[in-house]
Amino acid sequence: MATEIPDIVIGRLPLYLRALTHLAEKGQTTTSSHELGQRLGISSAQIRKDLSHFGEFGKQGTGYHINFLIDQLRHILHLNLVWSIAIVGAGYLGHALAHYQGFEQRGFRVAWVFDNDPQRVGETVNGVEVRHINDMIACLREEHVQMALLAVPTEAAQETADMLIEAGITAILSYAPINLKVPVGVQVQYSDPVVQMQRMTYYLNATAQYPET
Amino acid sequence: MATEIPDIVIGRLPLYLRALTHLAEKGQTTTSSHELGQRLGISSAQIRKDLSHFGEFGKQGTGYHINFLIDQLRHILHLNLVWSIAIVGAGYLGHALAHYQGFEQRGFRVAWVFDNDPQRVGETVNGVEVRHINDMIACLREEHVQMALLAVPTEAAQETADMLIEAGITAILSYAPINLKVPVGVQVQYSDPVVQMQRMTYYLNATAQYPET
DNA sequence: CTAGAATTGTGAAAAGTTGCACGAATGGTT
DNA sequence: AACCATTCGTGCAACTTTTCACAATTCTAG
Ligand SMILES: NC(=O)c1ccc[n+]([C@@H]2O[C@H](COP(=O)([O-])OP(=O)(O)OC[C@H]3O[C@@H](n4cnc5c(N)ncnc54)[C@H](O)[C@@H]3O)[C@@H](O)[C@H]2O)c1
Ligand SMILES: NC(=O)c1ccc[n+]([C@@H]2O[C@H](COP(=O)([O-])OP(=O)(O)OC[C@H]3O[C@@H](n4cnc5c(N)ncnc54)[C@H](O)[C@@H]3O)[C@@H](O)[C@H]2O)c1
Repeated sequence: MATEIPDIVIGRLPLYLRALTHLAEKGQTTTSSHELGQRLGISSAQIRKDLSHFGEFGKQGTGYHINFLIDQLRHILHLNLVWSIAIVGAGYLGHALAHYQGFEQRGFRVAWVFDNDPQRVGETVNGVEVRHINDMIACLREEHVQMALLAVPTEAAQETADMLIEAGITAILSYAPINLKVPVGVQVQYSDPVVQMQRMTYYLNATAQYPET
Repeated sequence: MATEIPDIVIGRLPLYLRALTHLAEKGQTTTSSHELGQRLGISSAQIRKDLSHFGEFGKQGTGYHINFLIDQLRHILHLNLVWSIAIVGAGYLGHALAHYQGFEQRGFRVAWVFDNDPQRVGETVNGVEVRHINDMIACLREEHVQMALLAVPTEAAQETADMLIEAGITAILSYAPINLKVPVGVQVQYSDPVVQMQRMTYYLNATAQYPET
């Protein structure tokens, strides 16, 4: 039970948390592994087994108390505090991210926005002033910021990631469609819509779109 | 070899394609499973085994001819045509997506943008006119559009997905942080930055951010 | 032409993940 | 109190995915 917990299990916890929060908002107070599994398209056994890595949170016959389980998951995922994050690149995507309303309730706060375009620097995005990229390392170091969202053009992604690492960042969510080289100890997650779309076209029928050809 | 190919293998092909395209743009003409694996953080054996599901694309001693392999992957993933896609929701995220420059070169074309806000309808986003959501089903049906990006508020996501399905859409990339209920045969991919961020906080040190507390 | 280095494709082994099925506990109902 | 319907946590079996390791092939260079 105290052994290393598989990454794949950790990866599902935020989904459980999201679904539980949704149920709580609807006023529900308890749920079962079966109900949760149905909503998520995951087997109930898997949910029970995943949770059992961390303790015994449920009650036979009853299931799980939603608020209690939410608290436990928040604690496990280190979401019992609010993480300050930086957004790098204040273009279309950077603006969208800075305006995203989902961060606050889920454990994150956009504390910094950086760009290298003098036109953009000084502008305020959703209450946060855009700072120049040259100040980035100093700002993030001082505040011990650990996580950044990378939304700069592809060509600038690697060098910007290098700067982030120099600034002490250890978790990056990158939107640039390239694989970053980072030292061990730095986590990277990627978000590339085209990769997800291309995963789906494999299963689509290519002739349906142009029926006459 | 003609058996069902695992989803997990299909999921890696777009990453191979992306890395190969990157190499091709740098002027390189051949590569090896080893080099590709290094860049992607994947073992060379895995790359060879994945590709071997579809044929023998390499040459012993030499490796893979990049352009040839790109062609093969495009063909496998049905990217030898351009897929017309619809964006639903022309808010911050919808705008960012509509302006994304990575679609054209990688097999997709933003053909439609829909919103329900009369203020937004009629506006032009990156050359595409925003249409009213009430026209959506008719438009998409007529043009046999198969894929949509869903960027409406969370509360509207399920009903909008239902409309998309009624319109004949069979592949959805949803940015709303909820699990959609869809009939079998409809593919859904999700993109929720917070889920990815919460995956990373598990491994972060919660005391580092506020060293004095 | 030959030797040696590089690299593929793949069967078999190892490692990792999921699903099954059941004892044990709980709460509601008669 | 006895019974029944639920539901958890978990050992074990089944399945999936990754890695290993090697014969076969190709290219280069002497
Ligand atoms: N727009 C989307 O929906 C979308 C979707 C997926 C991925 N992406 C990726 O996200 C990234 C940004 O996309 P975008 O549409 O916002 O582009 P954009 O051009 O609108 O924005 C990029 C911003 O980064 C700034 N910038 C450029 N170089 C910089 C540097 N060295 N340091 C700091 N800032 C710098 C620019 O001034 C600009 O404001 C790109 O890599 C793109 O491929 C975008
Ligand atoms: N902004 C981000 O970076 C971001 C990131 C991840 C996820 N998301 C999610 O993406 C979605 C959109 O986010 P956003 O920031 O663009 O929000 P937004 O409010 O800026 O945009 C939403 C748009 O959808 C339109 N809309 C509302 N109801 C509609 C309906 N029934 N049919 C059609 N259009 C409708 C609105 O008029 C608006 O233009 C949300 O679910 C959000 O949680 C946003």
